[in-house]
Amino acid sequence: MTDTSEVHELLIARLTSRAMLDEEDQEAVRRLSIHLRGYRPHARIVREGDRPNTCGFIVSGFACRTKMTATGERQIVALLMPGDLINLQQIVLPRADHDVQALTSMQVGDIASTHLQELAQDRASIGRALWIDTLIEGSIVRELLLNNGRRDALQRLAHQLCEFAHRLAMSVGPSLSFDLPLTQEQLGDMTAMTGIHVNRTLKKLRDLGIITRTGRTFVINDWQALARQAMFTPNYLHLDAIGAASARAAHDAFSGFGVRWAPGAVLRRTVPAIKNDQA
Amino acid sequence: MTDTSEVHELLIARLTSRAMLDEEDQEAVRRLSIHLRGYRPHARIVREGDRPNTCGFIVSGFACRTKMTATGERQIVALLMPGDLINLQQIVLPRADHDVQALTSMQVGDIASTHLQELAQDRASIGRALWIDTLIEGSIVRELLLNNGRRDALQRLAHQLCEFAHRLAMSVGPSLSFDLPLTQEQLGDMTAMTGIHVNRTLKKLRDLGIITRTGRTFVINDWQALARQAMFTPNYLHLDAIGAASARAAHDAFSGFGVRWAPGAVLRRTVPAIKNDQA
DNA sequence: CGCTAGGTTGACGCCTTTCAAAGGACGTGG
DNA sequence: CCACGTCCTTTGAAAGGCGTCAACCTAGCG
Repeated sequence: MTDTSEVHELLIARLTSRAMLDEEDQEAVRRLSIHLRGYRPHARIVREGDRPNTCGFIVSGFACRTKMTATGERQIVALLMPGDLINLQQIVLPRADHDVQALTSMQVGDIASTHLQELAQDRASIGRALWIDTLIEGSIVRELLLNNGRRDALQRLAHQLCEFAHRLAMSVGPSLSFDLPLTQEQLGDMTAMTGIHVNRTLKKLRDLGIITRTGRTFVINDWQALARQAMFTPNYLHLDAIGAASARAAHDAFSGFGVRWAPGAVLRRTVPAIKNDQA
Repeated sequence: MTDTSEVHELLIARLTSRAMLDEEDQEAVRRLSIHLRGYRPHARIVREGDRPNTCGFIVSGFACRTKMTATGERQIVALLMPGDLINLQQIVLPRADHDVQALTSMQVGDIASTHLQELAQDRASIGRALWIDTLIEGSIVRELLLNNGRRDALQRLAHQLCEFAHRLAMSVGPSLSFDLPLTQEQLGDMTAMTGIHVNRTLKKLRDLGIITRTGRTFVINDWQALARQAMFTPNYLHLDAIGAASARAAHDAFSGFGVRWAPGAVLRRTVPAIKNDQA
């Protein structure tokens, strides 16, 4: 097996960004046996119904979680990037309930589920870090549900771009220029619209001068305008929950890119549909 | 404080439906201090940004998790029913990232987060049960994302009704007749449509003879037809992961209500947008 | 017995999809 | 080095599902 010491450090960095790990915890992680594996674009890493006995940790490249209706309509329910854990939930759940597919060439570190499970149980901080990681991913899915259900095409795309920039800031470093590893059709599968409409909507963002795009490289010309369009607030990413200051610093960079829109400024419904009585 | 022994048994029943608990585990649960609390309809049990130090367990009544955009558009991201844990995630995450609101009158058992956390850590089976519970809820959210994003109004509502019947089967017992504790507008907030369109779509289901409705009481006249409309498969509910046979039996009842549609029968796209190469 | 929340229905309009076709970008093979 | 295929992007025109606006009805309740 190849040397995976760098992979171990990446994993430790990820875990410490979720919860504080002491020296002993980190040593325990280093003792994990990690098997490096490569995937090509479009490879199915996990298939619905699978019972994998390893848990994948993304070293490089991008993947997505997808679900399909019986008629073949696809929905991307999560985007996975370097540092993300692919099928942590199979530590306790027997079967995968969705597919995971590579979007780009990838390097994935496979860890035996049993080992990870023992580690999580023996070392409370590590278990806590994994737990937090799961919960934050859950929060991101709920935000996607809100985004797709209650915002129009322009806002949806703008919101996804904001989220993408924020999450990339954690794994790669903050930047207003990045490669989006999704085709327009896949972006549509994520935002619940057709690829064609994604195209038209991106053009609108371009015409507004908010973004520039050459191929799959996006440049955010006006972060403030983009965040305003999306009415983006990163609360749901739980940045304040993060143990290590490093990750938080990456996010704070975006505040520097421009003052955010004033949260709560506009409220269309005066009376909430679900009212606000006290218990 | 009132006697909560029944509440303890409800909680134990829930946990054993997620993972096997031995006698010692169950005794440990019984030693938990649970404080019963009542809520009226529309009460906000958790508010986004809150830092609650207790975890709520629903004894009776219904609630929902909601998120809102800055313009006041609401999305219900989860429906909570008796047996569900309200804010388990605040055991490890400091802040709530969404609201929880009572839909009906409710009785909620409050458990100190620290106690629950210690219990989960000291007794592996209980931690496992809680973990599984979280993951199944996550799976349900992903299915809702697929449902809202990739199915039309009729399918969406049919699918929600199927899911509702299945989940009620676990907590209350299987039945083709039940009360839906949601107004049509709230049903719309869940399925990402307007209340008005929910009304029209329910009428269509009624005209098709699939359901009958008097007030908020639904009767499924033809389970098979409803499941076919929705193309419903309950895999995502992870019934096979459930430790206790009792819960599974409740679900099997639905098979008796009629043969399900043949899964995978219809496939519109011959070539998946994300192709199927091997690694 | 009036008030309020919720259900029902119609007309109209728009955002998004569908259908269709053509134009790049890139790799492969001749 | 160019032809050619594949995948992706781009754009137009037409159709349709769902939202919006508006009115009326019903039931429960103080």
